[in-house]
Amino acid sequence: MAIVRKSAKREAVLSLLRSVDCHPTAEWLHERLRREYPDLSLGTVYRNLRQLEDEGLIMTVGVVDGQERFDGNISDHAHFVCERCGAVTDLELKGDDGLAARAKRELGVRVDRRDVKLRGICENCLKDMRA
Amino acid sequence: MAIVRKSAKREAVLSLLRSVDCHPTAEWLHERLRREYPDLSLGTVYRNLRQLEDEGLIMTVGVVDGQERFDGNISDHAHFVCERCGAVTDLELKGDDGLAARAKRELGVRVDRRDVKLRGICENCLKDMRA
DNA sequence: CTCCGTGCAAATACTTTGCAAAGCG
DNA sequence: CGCTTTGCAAAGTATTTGCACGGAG
Repeated sequence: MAIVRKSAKREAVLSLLRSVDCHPTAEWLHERLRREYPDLSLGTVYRNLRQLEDEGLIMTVGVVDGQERFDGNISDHAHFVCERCGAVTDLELKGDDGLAARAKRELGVRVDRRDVKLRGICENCLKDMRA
Repeated sequence: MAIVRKSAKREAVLSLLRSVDCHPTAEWLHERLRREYPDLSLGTVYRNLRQLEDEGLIMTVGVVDGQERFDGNISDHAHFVCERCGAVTDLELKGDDGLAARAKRELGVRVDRRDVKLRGICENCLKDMRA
């Protein structure tokens, strides 16, 4: 693996990602970080996100409405995704349901992580829909 | 919602999707269906997949390695995704872990479906990696 | 002085869409 | 006949990559 140097911009990506709970897209991070780094390019944000992900410092939530969403919280937790507005909310995941163990036993696979998402309509959108 | 007519090509997409367990991409379906429908276009496959999804007859597994994967089995089940070769395998999901109920209670959301994926290395890839 | 990090722009690659023709009912 | 479906090709869009230069160690 290539050596990783410290870089102000990469640290800024990581720290911003850790400080928000909105599970941003690369573009959102780019626009937000431009305030502090006006010359920051979108390509660099993408490169740094991939690198941080490879290092295991961040994770991706998956693609929502065509754009990948990132998460600075790498603990084992679930997500709720609103199908109307795209909002992503963390959800605690208590205990182990034994699914991974069963997969290993039944399929002979090695499980590295689980990814649990609930999809539906968030509180705000429910209100909007009634209005 | 627009009226939906019967169409041989759309039915072929649905029936092929239901008959395989490999969770194909649009491209895979297109190549496979070309045997029977040489003039079938990729655009039509995409359009029909979206429409079948809207009708609730199929579901998507999400994007794996940049391509969306589809599933003709719409029962509530989990997936194992191999991070090395991209293979997707069904996994039975027993019972309800109460997560949806908790999301409703804690977040005030409406949950329509859950999406559980395990990621890791499949049996074949584990063998390859040892060799 | 050696590599890594970055801006910029071009390239990729998947998916969607517009349009006119064809076809079902 | 009216409205859906389709082929074709073009457009769209998120993400990746090549390259040359600036910068950290």
